[in-house]
Amino acid sequence: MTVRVRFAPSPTGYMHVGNARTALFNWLFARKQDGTFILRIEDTDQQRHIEASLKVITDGLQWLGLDWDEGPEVEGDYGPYFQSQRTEHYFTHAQCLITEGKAYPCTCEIAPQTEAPAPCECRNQPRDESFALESGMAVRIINDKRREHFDDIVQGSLSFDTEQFGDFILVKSDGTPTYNFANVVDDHMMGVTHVIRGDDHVSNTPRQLMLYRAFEYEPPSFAHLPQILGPDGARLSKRHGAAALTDYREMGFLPEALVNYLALLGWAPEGEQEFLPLDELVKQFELENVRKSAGRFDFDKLIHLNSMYMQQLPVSERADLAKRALVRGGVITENEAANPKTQEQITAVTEALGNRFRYGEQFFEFGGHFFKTHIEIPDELKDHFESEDVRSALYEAAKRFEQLSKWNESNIEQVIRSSAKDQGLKAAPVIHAIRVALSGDTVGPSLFQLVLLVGQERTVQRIKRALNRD
RNA sequence: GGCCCCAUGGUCAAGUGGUCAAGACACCAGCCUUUCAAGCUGGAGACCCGGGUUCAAUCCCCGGUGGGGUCACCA
Repeated sequence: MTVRVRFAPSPTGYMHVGNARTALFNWLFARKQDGTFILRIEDTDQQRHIEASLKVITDGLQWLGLDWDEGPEVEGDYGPYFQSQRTEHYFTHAQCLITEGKAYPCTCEIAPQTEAPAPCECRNQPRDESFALESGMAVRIINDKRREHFDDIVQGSLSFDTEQFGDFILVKSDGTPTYNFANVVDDHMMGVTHVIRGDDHVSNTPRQLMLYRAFEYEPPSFAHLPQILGPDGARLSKRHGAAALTDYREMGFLPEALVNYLALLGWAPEGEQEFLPLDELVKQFELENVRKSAGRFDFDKLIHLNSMYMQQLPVSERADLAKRALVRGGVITENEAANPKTQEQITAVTEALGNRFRYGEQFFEFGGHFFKTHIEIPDELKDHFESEDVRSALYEAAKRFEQLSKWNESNIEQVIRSSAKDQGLKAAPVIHAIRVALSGDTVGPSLFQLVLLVGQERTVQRIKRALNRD
């Protein structure tokens, strides 16, 4: 039997990274098993902004490089792939359970939030084959109170008492199916063989098992993935370290790196190599090797992986990331970004930065000052300009820079070294001072490159300003 | 609170009834260097607690503690 899995998000308008990882694991499993990856939209409830919300999902998957074999846009033989378009199926399934005496229509008011909705009078009304479900009637299961047991691929053997669920609702009185009901109907009709989802669904599983039993359907295998927690152990959210997939995109992370990182969170390869691009993940992925316990999101490790992927990228693509960060951070405008001279400058700085530039947003840290008209020198760095010798050397260097006819790295180096030497100084203190004067920072690329990129005019100007300022 | 689940360094994460308990990120030191990063070398750092079972438990069993999930006419 060929494997069929599905990713079934509800269109809420954003995609949580936890959901992204669920999609990833489904996808990896499907590709590894040479199976089918289905995208199904669970939109029984929210009808608003469905189109925009759908786009968030499809864009997210595409960005990560996860293609789906069946679902919106590609279609397939088991459609439609929107639950909102499958109401007839839910209806007939509900009808069928009622006539078989496994469920019943109910018009009672059930007090919200009562535990285990208790059976009501409606349960005992006889229905024959001619019974027709009407609107205004909710449908509830006849819970025969048993123990449901299943072997979860990652969580192991699990067992529940079904009494706690009561005669839970299958179809709401407005005619829409509840999550558990729609899920079972769809998963069965779509031939889903493995349900891989977040472990917040484990307690839904026994309810679904009850339904499979009622329908006399063979249930699929289940694999419940552990949660992703924020860096502090709290639930991953905006406040606790960026929850939305788009946040990571905007921070300038590469999808390849995020995918690699996410795969490593909750799963480990057999070998020691952790740099695993998508195709390598497909080869190595095993559901059986997924951990049971939740893991915390570690930004440092993501950044590290991102840096590794960055280093494989041509400068042009890294420069592009840099450009987006600059625009997003308001350092330059869209218009300026489109200017070929600016582009050139960004590329040159990107190149000079080399592997210091580890993810998009970090470009500010090391590269921002190249694009600002004024730079601030923090007070704690001003002691670089205290020594009279250094001041003289800087002054001299500025003068020589001004007169330099050819602005290239070796001339720049020569100016700096000779200015220092003429003052009886080693090059280092002068170099450090110039770095601070030009960038307001003590770290960055090779100083001679830095000077080169800052440019003749601005270099002279910034050195003079630094000397006057304190 | 009921039900279900989980527990190896700061984080991710291998692993075993007898091991010097892998590896990665982060951290610290040295080398390199004009700084930083990278690279190389070295270092510190873990089996939640208490009972059993056993010649021997990080590993098996029970209890505790801690953490998480879930308890809807949401998905």
